[in-house]
Amino acid sequence: MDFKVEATAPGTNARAGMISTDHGMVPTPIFMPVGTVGSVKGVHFRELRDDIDAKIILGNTYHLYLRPGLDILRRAGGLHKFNGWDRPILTDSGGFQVFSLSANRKLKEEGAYFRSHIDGSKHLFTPEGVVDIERIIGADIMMALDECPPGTSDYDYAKKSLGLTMRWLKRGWDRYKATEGLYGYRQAYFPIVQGCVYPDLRREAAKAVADFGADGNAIGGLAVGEPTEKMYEMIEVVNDILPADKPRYLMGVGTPANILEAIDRGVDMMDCVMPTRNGRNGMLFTRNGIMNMRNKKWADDFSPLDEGGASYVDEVYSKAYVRHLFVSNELLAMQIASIHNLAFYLWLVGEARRHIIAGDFATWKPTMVEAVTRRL
RNA sequence: GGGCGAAUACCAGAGUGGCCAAAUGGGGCAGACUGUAAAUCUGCUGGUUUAUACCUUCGGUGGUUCGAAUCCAUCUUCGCCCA
Repeated sequence: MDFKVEATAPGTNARAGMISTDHGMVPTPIFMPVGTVGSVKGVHFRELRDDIDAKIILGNTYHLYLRPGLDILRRAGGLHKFNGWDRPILTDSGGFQVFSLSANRKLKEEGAYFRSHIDGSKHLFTPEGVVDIERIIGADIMMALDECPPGTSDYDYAKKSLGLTMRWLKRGWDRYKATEGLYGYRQAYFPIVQGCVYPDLRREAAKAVADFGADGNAIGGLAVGEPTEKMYEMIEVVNDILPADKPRYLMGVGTPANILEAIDRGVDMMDCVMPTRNGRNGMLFTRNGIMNMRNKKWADDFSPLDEGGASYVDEVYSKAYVRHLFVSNELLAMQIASIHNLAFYLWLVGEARRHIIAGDFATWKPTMVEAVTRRL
């Protein structure tokens, strides 16, 4: 995998670049739709590729390992062959499940013991084992196994947790270096900076991560309960240290405003379930603000869903109709909302890229942040 | 014409003397959701309100009782059965 910075925006740390993988190019900054179990919920790949024009999507190691399982994935020839998505894929390691399934796991030096959320069975995720699984899945970018501690963790816990994550990183990296992809194309391995909201821990982690010289580096453990301002501060602290000639991936973030602020601070890649999950729950993000489509006020608003919006659904369907679909619990409502939100997110990062290259990102961003934060 | 049964909040439907402004479900109205255990979850849903407070409610009217959605009488409407 290669990365080239093409432009930087004066007065900010924002940059536009290009990632090239064996499954294609990814212009940055980029938003990556989440496809946990190998599907971006409610969205056909045809829509994802041709309408939304997603450049890269996520898969999840933990979920795919449990189902369909490694045997099926290997026999399919990897996830690309299995699900038919021929553009790049990034797999999360299961580190986030260490956080979100905290009731069902136990952390030990050797790895994370999980209880399957599907059938309760016991499993061990080690840093090495996760690399092996990600080799089988065949992701273009594989994430290291980390511990994602809650944003409210105290300093002592954060420090202890970071130690474990860094030891795991070394082990995962060694396995990565000692193995090769199974399907004839290259796979990158991204380390993850942790350290909660503590600048010295973040700095220490960023330095250690940078020393691996990986193809790209990630910032994890943010947007997990800490104040938003702390998140921005941590991004600044970390990006000050992470190498500028490698892509920086802010994991799991976020709202449209979060994304713009992260780009402003030198982040190149982001992912989040928000456009799809919140979309399924009736929330639409637009360049004019946020709409809750279940609200009564849309009942007789026959104007286009989002006039001039980035997706064909924005013109084809009216607000009143989409509200009706949500209130009626129709599957189509969730599909429309997911397509709209993802198209908007991709449009947003595309615009950011355009303004970075044009050189006026610094003035464009604040007005856009204000606009996308409004409640309609 | 006769007999039996039923009428409860937006709907359906519990409740059969005080712990009832009244269970539960649906519907309605809002909110939440950030590397997806989420087509999920939470709150409100008679009125005035800060309220563990007061007021008005359980088909209508009139009673019994310290106290009635609950008991009695009667009227109205609906359902079923017999002619």
